[in-house]
Amino acid sequence: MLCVVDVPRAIKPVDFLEKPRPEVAREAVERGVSEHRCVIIIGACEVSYRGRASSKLELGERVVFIKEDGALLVHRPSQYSPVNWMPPQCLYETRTVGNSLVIKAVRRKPSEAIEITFNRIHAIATLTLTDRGEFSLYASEEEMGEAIKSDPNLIEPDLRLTSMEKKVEPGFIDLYGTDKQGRLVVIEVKRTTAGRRAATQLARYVEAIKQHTNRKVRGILVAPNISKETKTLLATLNIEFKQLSPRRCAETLNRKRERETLDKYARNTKMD
Amino acid sequence: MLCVVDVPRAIKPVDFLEKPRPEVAREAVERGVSEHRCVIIIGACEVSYRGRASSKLELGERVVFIKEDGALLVHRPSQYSPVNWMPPQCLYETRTVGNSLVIKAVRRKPSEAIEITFNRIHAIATLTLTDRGEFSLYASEEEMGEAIKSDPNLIEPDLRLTSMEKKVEPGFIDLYGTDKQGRLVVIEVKRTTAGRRAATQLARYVEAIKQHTNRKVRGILVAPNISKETKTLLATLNIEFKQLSPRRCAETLNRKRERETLDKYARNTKMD
DNA sequence: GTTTCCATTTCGTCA
DNA sequence: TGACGAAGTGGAAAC
Repeated sequence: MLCVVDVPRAIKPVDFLEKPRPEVAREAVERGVSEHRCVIIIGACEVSYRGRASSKLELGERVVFIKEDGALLVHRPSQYSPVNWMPPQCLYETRTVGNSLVIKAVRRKPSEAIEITFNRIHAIATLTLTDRGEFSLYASEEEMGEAIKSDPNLIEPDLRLTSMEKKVEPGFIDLYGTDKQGRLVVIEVKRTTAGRRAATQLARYVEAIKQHTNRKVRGILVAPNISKETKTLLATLNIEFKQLSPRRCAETLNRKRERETLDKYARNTKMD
Repeated sequence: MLCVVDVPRAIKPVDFLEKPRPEVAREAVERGVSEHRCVIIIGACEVSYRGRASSKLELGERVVFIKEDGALLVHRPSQYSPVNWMPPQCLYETRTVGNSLVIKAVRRKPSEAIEITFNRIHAIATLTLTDRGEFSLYASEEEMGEAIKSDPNLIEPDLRLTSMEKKVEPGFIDLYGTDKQGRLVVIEVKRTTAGRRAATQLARYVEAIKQHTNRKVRGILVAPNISKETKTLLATLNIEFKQLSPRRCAETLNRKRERETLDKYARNTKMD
């Protein structure tokens, strides 16, 4: 029987070299890259790039960051953007020329190459980073519902929503309203790609509403996108689809909150 | 008499802290930021952002890079783009909570804020970088001159240039030649928007040439573009403007170099 | 794969 | 300072 134990890793998370000689630096970079570790080089360098464009960066002190996947960033001491870079999956080649370390990275399709020449290296850090953390951007499903309620134009013009907030099924936020032509509108929101489940759920709900009214009832499925099969299903069920991303909703909410803050401030100053 | 000596700077280019305790780390970040130095923090952190959008990044090991101007980057071990960031000019606030270091950065207009919580810090590097190197995308001023010499059609048809390369003023490359109608042509090249200086400089040069010849002399200012006031000045000085971008020049040079490489290859294979 | 469109776009230039 | 457009745009989704 195989026994798996949690062995502490032999490699330190951060290996730091201060003022390494060129050959030592070269070896550190070469090893770091081949072992798919992150390598950060701090020093004075020149950079030339040739590929989708051409560029030349004169001598200066910068931070060069090579990532596990081969992505490369050359950062100056200021500004958000790297002055030079290479996308992930590029190939590396290092050499020393006199007292300098030369790092060359190339990529095919599109063909491009960068060459960085360090004539002085302050430090090199080689990192072993473990990052499995999930990154979630923008709004939750609930926040999407809030955003639509606060600005129904996200769905269509002249739509008026009544805040009912009744949940038909856990995890789905439903909105009711009336459109420009006075038809009832039932909306179901999904934060990710809408699947069959969401479509049939909404269809059942539309049918239920129709039992209690003589007015026309529209069903609108709102989601950042939709699978092809669900799309055909929607056509069969006579339900509409409205594309809307959590990001867009978050923007709307943020604007709304900003307005509210401003209003509050205005009221407060007025009261003084 | 004042005596200037080359004093080694008191601040080391790289200050490195390995596994600093939270309070030590906090102080290092606080000082680095207030002294407008670059600060790189390597460790395990969570990140939340609220502003133009909202986001949440779960625990994981990352590199956080704060630049001299306050720009902040949170980089995961892979990918080109930072997972979170803040633009330059944002304000910082640090604190320790239990064994964690919290870094908060805020900005107005648009209102946004990021909060990074490190529950483990592998290392902090504080950097003092000097970077005055010029970055030129596409062709340099000199290369623009080369491109024009190799293909005068970039300026106008039937222009013939004699390679004189005499510099009138540092940073300006001048080209001389003869146009279709036998007039002398004096060209001044600027890599960026042409200003008043370039115009008057060229005008003086044209006048100087006129002293030594009976032929008509044209002055052409070559630049990617020109300010409105400089344009009116050019009219007064009777100098022409030819729009030409470093990009176009770089493309011309690249094609030329490609041709040369192909020719060389053709010759070599022929000799085999 | 290629194309299209969005972005916490960033970054410059100009009015 | 705000508006407009380009970018070695990058990145995701659609086709």
